Amino acid sequence: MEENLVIVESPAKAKTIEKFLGKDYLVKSSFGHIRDLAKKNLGIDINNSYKPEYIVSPDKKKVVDELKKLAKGAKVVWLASDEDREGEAISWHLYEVLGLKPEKTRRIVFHEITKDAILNAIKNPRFIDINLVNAQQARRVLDRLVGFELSPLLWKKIKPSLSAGRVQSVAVKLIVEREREINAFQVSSSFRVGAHFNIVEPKGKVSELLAELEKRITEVSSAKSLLEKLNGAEFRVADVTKKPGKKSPSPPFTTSTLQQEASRKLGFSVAQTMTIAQRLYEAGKITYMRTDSVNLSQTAILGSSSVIEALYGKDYVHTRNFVTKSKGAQEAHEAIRPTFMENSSIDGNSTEQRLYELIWKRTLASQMADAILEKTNIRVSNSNTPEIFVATGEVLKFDGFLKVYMESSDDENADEESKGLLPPLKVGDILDLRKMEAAEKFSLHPPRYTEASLVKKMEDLGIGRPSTYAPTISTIQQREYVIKEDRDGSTRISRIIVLSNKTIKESQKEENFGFEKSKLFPTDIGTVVNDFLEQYFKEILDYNFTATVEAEFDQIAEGNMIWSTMIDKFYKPFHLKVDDTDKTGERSKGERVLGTDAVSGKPVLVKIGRYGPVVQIGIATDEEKPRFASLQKGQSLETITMEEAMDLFKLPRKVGSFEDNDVVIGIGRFGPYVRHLSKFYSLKRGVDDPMTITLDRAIELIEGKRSDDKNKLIKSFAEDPEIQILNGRYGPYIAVGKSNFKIPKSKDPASLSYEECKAIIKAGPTKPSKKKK
DNA sequence: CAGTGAGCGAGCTTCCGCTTGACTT
Repeated sequence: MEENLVIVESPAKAKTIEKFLGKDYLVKSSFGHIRDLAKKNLGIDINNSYKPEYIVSPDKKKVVDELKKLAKGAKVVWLASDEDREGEAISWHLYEVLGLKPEKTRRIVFHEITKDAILNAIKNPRFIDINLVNAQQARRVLDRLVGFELSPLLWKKIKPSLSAGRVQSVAVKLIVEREREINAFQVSSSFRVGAHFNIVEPKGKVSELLAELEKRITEVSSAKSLLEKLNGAEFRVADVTKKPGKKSPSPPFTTSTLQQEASRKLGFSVAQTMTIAQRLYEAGKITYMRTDSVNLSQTAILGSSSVIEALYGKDYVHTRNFVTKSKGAQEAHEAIRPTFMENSSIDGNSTEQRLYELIWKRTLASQMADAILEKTNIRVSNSNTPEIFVATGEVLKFDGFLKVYMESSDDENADEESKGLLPPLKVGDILDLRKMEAAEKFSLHPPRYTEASLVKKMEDLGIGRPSTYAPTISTIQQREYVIKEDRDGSTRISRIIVLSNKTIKESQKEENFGFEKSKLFPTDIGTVVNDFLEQYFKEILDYNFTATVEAEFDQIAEGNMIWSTMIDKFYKPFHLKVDDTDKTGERSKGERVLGTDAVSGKPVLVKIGRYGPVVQIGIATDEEKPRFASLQKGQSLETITMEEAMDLFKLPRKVGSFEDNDVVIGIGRFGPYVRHLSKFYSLKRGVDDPMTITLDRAIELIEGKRSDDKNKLIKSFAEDPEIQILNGRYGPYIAVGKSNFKIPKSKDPASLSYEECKAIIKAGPTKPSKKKK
């Protein structure tokens, strides 16, 4: 029996620490929290100072039993959970549940998993900080009260199974408000005028200088008249300035910045990033992936600088200590970094390798020298007007950290002027105008959130924690408050005026805009829930609510406030409001009247119906049933027009008949379709319009699908008609009834024999072909 | 899997933060 039992939160951490501590220490993990508030009722005794009722979670029973046994036999139990509010509470729960005695219990903490840090922690034990534990209990109880009182209200007033909470409801609000800003956005346009000059350098090299008119012009007429005035003007370099500049590397990754960069650079969802990072962590490749700290251990800094020196030389080394500045950071861990800086790459699948390399580069770059730039500014005047054209250039004098890593920007519309080296010009040089172009540019609405940019925003507001960013993003999508999807853009006309060869020509260009890729959109139910909460519980949705209660949790942690008093102050008025809303609040359906149907004279309205958002003509009475039509993907209660609503009643429509059967066009769950003989054929996205499609085109789609289906069958067998080799979306596969089997890459699908197929079926795992919901 | 659109009303849903598997695709 070991003398010492050390308990940490994560099993991977336990494994590492055990190596540092040697044979007298047994290191075990609690796998996070071991107990939580009971789920039935509130799990809180409201009338008894909010006394929490804690229950060991069913999936933790085994761990707790084992720890109990080990603790009994140990001389000293070392509680080594993280040094933050939650970690302190975990230690306290362990202390309580394991029935530990104060004299044989030590509380230790460390912020980095290095031998020195651990040994130092063992030398400096303390006892559990009950104030910090109480701050956690207050946090836990508050979240339960908010979540478990608001959610049932939503079930009653909107629809069952909905949820609300301090964190998720604010995340939804951000999306809803952004969408409204976008809807209210007024597009404006202005003309940017660019002058292209031919430059012949002293050695005969020919290049071009692009200079832009300093101001923007709003009217076409003014743009045109400016070009007319400048026709034949003499252009002259009025000023050349050079300014030094520098760029510094970003700090190493935290959970939030890793999620953002993995999304921008690798296209990963936040959940995907966390799953991959977890695997890297468990394999000992990186440090802990749920952190809000940008701090690096001394070991990591030294490791980085020796790698940098070996790869790029001493000039590239510039070690730094970054300071965490995000709101509410608790800094129990290091930044996310490679365990061994000398490994620039690792074994593993391609996503693991790419994420690792991203982390390696970011960490390395954070300890590298600034990049040194020289910015050049050339101002060009002209003989006919006082207008000034400006060219800017940027030359990298020393690349520094840029050799390794450049952070990406969320702003996809950022001007990608490739600022390079400008030709050598001096004041007074006369320039030869090749062409001048005034192009109409449109203003851009605020960008929709991606999963990752929403995480960034939440972190900025201090809402949520590294361990909850990904789950929260999933929850609001699971509740269908928010949907992540692509949306088609549209086209608009941009006007262009060109001056070349002394003549001015006007033309137009069609440009695409508004295409969205993997963006978060509010659903109608999300919007209705948000508006309901905003109406009755404004203070909870306030962006500062978390910050305000966090300040009070800090007071509790400092011992300056009693936690139950803090909760009582919040709960009394909150609960009254819940009761009041329950009694007097109306059912919320997001109803909106669009107008009156010209044919029947009945009112036309939209609302959330039993199966989702609908348009309704007429009001239900005893004699009469209203007509209904579901809203389509991309339409919303808030923005649908009367005309669009009425169009929904035009489908499904018969366009004619084919092979003596009706051909019907409609819109279903998977988009617009042609129906013929109870079979469905999808319309081509972006090509066919269900309102205008002709019979001929519909027949073409039917026949196209029929021939595709014929090609789908690669081979069938006389021995067993159930078994078929088919061509699917992901390549050839074997189908047996409803189960599918993968064909090994080494085999040629077309030449598989019946016996070989049988073998594959026998070996392969049977998967049910589709999950039914 | 693509027609539905009510209220006799069982029993259930739900929060945030710590962790990792056991499950599918």
